[in-house]
Amino acid sequence: MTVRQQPAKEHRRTRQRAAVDEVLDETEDFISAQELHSLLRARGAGVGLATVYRTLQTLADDGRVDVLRSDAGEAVYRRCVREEHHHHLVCRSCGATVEIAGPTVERWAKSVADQHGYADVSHTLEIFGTCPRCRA
Amino acid sequence: MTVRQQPAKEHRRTRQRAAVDEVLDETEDFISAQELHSLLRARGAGVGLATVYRTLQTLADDGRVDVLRSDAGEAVYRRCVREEHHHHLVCRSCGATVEIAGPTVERWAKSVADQHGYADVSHTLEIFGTCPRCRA
DNA sequence: TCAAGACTGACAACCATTGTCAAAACGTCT
DNA sequence: AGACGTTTTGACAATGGTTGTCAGTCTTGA
Ligand SMILES: [Zn+2]
Ligand SMILES: [Zn+2]
Ligand SMILES: [Zn+2]
Ligand SMILES: [Zn+2]
Repeated sequence: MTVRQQPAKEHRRTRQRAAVDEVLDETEDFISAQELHSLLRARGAGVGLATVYRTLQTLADDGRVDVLRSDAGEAVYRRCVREEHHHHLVCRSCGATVEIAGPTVERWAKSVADQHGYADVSHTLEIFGTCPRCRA
Repeated sequence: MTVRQQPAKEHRRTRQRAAVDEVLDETEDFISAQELHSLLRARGAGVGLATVYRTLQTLADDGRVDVLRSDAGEAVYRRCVREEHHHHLVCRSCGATVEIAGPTVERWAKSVADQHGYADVSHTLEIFGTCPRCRA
């Protein structure tokens, strides 16, 4: 049988999605749906809030953007350079993000889960700190 | 799990706090404030929802319970056996939790942060999967 | 061009969490 | 025990992020 990594669903190209895409491409830091919505409105290319949420949701599902939760529990999104699985080193005060790959950690997580009989394993790993620039 | 060390403040002993404490002691899995509230109500020892939230918040601040966010973004709490810093292997469907220590990961996180000049480092790391019992 | 159906957006609905504040409970001192 | 200053409680309102609704609009492939 043919195995396909991503069922690559067809999505229609619309002005709204292009607009969201553009903002994501220009934004280095993690951004919330609400912030993205405001940016779009300010920029003239208005897009409905629900649409922003749906678009980000879809992008996340397709693995085209990374999602994590801010301290406030709000979902924040970011278009990363790496396509493959990775993690982040995020500045607590300015949001500056460094993409991190940790093969060792990946193996460790998998092995720990296996040891306890847990299947369908996933994990979250983020590192927070204060970046050089934010330290005067 | 983010590490936190705060000077333990004095708190009055009340029936409500004792009830919450009791449930936490009897519960192995991560539990949400809402679930805890329902449990208390079902058990007869009713406690106001706001009080449950406040109590859990306080316990978390004092480092007496661990907090993390479920897939739905809901905060879930657990009284862990280990006092020291650790992580969790959590069942996505029933919440069954295994406490994990990963010295290697800790060092790795620190070194990665150092390499990029990030100071005051902390990290979050949780592993999710489906436990043996939930796979029938 | 045309129809099928995917997409959009204004708005309502949801729901976890927090704010409010008067009444009740605590701990302490007499 | 009784009084008293402080903390805690809880019913309810309010907040705020996120999702649901659904009629109208836009894409796409034929
Ligand atoms: Zn990323
Ligand atoms: Zn910074
Ligand atoms: Zn724990
Ligand atoms: Zn399970």
